[in-house]
Amino acid sequence: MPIKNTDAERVRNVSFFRNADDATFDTAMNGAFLQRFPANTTLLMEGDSVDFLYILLEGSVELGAGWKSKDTTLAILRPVSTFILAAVVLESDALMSAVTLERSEILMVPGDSLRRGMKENAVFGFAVSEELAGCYRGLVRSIKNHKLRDSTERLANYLLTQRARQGGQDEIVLPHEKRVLAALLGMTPENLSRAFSKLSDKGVSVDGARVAFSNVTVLERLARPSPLIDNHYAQDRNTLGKAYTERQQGVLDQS
Amino acid sequence: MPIKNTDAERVRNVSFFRNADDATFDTAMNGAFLQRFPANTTLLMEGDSVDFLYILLEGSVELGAGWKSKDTTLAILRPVSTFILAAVVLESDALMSAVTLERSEILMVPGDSLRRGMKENAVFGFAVSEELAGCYRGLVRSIKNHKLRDSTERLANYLLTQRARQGGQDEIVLPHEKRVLAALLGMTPENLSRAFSKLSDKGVSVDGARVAFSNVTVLERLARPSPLIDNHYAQDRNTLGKAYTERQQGVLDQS
DNA sequence: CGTTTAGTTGAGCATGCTCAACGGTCGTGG
DNA sequence: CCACGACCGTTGAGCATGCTCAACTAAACG
Repeated sequence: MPIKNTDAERVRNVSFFRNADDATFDTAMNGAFLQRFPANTTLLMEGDSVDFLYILLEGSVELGAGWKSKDTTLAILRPVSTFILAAVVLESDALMSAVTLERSEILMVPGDSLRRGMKENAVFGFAVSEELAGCYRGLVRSIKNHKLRDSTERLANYLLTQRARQGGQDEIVLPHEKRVLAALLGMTPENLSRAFSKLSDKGVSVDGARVAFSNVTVLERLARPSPLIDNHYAQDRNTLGKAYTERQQGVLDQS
Repeated sequence: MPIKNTDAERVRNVSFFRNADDATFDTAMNGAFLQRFPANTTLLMEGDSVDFLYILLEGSVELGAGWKSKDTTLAILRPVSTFILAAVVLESDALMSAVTLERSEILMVPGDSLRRGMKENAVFGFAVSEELAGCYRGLVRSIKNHKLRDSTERLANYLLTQRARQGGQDEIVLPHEKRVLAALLGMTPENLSRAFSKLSDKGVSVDGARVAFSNVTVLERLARPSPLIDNHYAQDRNTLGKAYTERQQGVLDQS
């Protein structure tokens, strides 16, 4: 599928393409194409060689990994997010698998083109470095979240982050199925249920995908959100932390 | 302390400086200086603003993080490693604290200089991107290691990695105190002890810092090392995965 | 109207942590 | 030179967080 003008416009407004000049944009996007995938499509398996940078424009994608018959979710991505950028820069194999969770629309940019753009234009290359650095810091936040907090604390902070992002009202709508949310928070669906019940003490009530807060103060006392762990602007949109370097927070669209 | 020629030589042979031309090297290193720190010196606390890129030339450094009176180790670095590169690129605050474990020698490169070098020379900027991408992938490996393996499996794989790096003999010397090793592997010292005992079944015997293997095959059957998790060339030197992008494996010095 | 799937709840279990005690080693000071 | 103290490492007992397995409900879909 060729790239329509409207799509090109969307991509330009994204991430490291935003400030690129036209010539560099053309170089980096040379050979890029847009593709739609149904739900539950494997885009990439661990160990596959990576020829394209993926940019998720619609839908959602799970990044995961396995070993010895175990599997784990590393991130859930929502538009607009790039993924496997690091493998593209290093021309190496994927360390994570990528599977669509819903019907998704993905822009595929040839790795060669991206690397050429980076090597020809230092300003563009720097913007990619910023994106990579943002990904890195997102991973660090994710590790801290998992190593320093128990499952209830992770859920509480997730809810507060969602609340902030959905406008600070006293009711939010969970953007994922609960099973997906459980994977995102690093627990089983059973334990997510139990974590929600524990939070009923703190004024959290759940009805399907709707979550209401009757006492945010006491919830915050449990959650103790920290700017060194939680990224209230970009966290969930891309739990790997990718999506938008930290200085580009303001322009996020809604998850 | 000014930079001696011998030190400059060491730095040039490192990481993204290796292929930089002289002019770019001078730009990126402008204002850099070498500093020695005693053991247990805090170089950086979480939340501090980051003005320098740190390059560890001698000694060792622990990167950690805390929340609500809990603390955790994120990585142990050994020479030659850069750290907090991502924060430097984004001009943002540190997400991890850094503390010397031994007397250490560290090159401090002003962030301004590094960023200027990146923006003026695309090839240099690309090399920094490669370094960042290597860091990112190291973190991904680390997360997979922790989420997919239990503590005994992590130890078994650590031992096999050390063995490979120390020449494949049937005896190795642990490069860290056991308490440090425990932190590195994400467990308590008590559980490291127990993990070692569990591995005596698999032909692993310990005497102080010396570890001997009498049956590597059966140990490997338990450990199941994977190139998608373990980096037999760079892993321990820098558990955050940083240290040398994956294409620069061959030139690692010994840990 | 049956079947499937998401979610919840309970019981039991496992991995890993805390706390405490103990042994060995090393360095210091009497 | 020996005695003491500090610290590393080990071992045991008990506990907590989170997982597995199973049963059950409710809603969605044919």
